[in-house]
Amino acid sequence: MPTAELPPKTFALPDAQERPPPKGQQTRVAIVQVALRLATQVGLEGLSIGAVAEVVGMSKSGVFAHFGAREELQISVVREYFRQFEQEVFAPVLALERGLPRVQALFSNWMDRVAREIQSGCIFISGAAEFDDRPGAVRDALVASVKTWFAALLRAIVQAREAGHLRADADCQQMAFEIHGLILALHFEARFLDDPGAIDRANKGFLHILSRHAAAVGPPGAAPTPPYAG
Amino acid sequence: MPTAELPPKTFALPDAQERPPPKGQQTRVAIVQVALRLATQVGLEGLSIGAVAEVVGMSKSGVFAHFGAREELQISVVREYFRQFEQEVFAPVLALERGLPRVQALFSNWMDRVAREIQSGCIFISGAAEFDDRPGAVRDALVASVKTWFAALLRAIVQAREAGHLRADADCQQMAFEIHGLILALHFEARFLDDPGAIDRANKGFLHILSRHAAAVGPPGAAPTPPYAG
DNA sequence: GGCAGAATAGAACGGTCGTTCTATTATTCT
DNA sequence: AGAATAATAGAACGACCGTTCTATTCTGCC
Repeated sequence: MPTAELPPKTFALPDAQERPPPKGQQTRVAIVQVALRLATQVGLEGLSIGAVAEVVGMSKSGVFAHFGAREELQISVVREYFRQFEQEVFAPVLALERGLPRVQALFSNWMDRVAREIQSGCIFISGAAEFDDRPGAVRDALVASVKTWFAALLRAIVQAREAGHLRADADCQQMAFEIHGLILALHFEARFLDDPGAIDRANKGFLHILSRHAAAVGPPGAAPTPPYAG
Repeated sequence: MPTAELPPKTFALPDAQERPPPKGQQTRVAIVQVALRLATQVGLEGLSIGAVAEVVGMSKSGVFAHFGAREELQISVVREYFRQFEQEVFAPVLALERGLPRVQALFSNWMDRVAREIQSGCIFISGAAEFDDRPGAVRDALVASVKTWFAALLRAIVQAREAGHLRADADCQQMAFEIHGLILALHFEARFLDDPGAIDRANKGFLHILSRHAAAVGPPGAAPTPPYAG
């Protein structure tokens, strides 16, 4: 099962028939959607119930009642962000064959998302900075999401090695680490330093990583063309 | 008297005789020192005058009077952080010869500092996440500091190429970008995900970058031994 | 030593925050 | 339709925030 175990299906209780969801859950989803958008701008810590309420057109206490605590709203935002991330970056690559194609698609999708987030902001990155020193349920939710995603990335790389697309002695954790660094540097230099050239450098860096670990000659099995050439 | 002991003569105005600095500047320096320590834990946005005042043993208004605005305190913290960073990471390498030795020492010093900051936190990284979407004087101070440091790093790399220690076609900006990514990934995975193996991976990644760009054969001038071997 | 001015304390203001409580309205189920 | 229940509004509380104002204490200079 490539689908990693993630925070359980956010909503959609098991007893859900085809009956429309009750009003409460509808507005709850709308609130989380708004809160997610706000959190990408001001961070999870900067997220305030009053601001969310104003955007959704409700009273503060009305919004509050859906979560019981601000922390629960923050956690819901983290889970929703992870859900969108998974759906956009990870889910599509399952249609591709295992090995390098999946790894490349994973990186490409990740790049596309981060490039878009140069405007909006990434909750995993800002959240890591905000909560790296602050224990609690929000940090736990963030760590769990990020670890799940990293495990999926690592698994795809390992599969590429097993498929003979990478050197047999390739250090997959090292590759994942360096790829992660490229994404972080892209986010930092493009979003904070406003350097548009960072996108090209991240792509170029990925090719460097691939070319170092790609199988030098055709693997024993079916050998695709060197993928880092195009 | 709440004046704490600190590195003497931090600023040392040009007209400064050997007369001791006035009381005001002494406590001001002590305040910034405390504020810096706090900011590495709670971030520049989380920095509050009341918390600083309590630690230094002063009243809120007493602290406030030294800066006139919280923003000025934040900027002072950024500048002090940059000063320490420069002194610890950059200044020592000037004693070394230009070229790869400087680049390696720069990275080594940077790594040492970030490794120590796994416990305390890095203001450049957390500040970038906090202020990447918030214009203002604090962001300007952060950007100026980071750009200054990056320019110094890039200069060292270019000098290494000019000295023949790197391939003539080495893309120095690309190298700086990838090195930055390693540092960011280290900070992220060690501090947020609590993965101690990240230090080794960052060092290994640096060797990868060097080995890709290092001059393949002895340079025309004096050719040192391949520096990435040790 | 005494005086001008800097340094600091303390109280207070207006603001925002998360949260609680109560009352009212809307929805859902029989 | 009507009863049971969920959803929401509104006001209020206490805490903390940055900032201002005024009064007091201390420092540096003659």
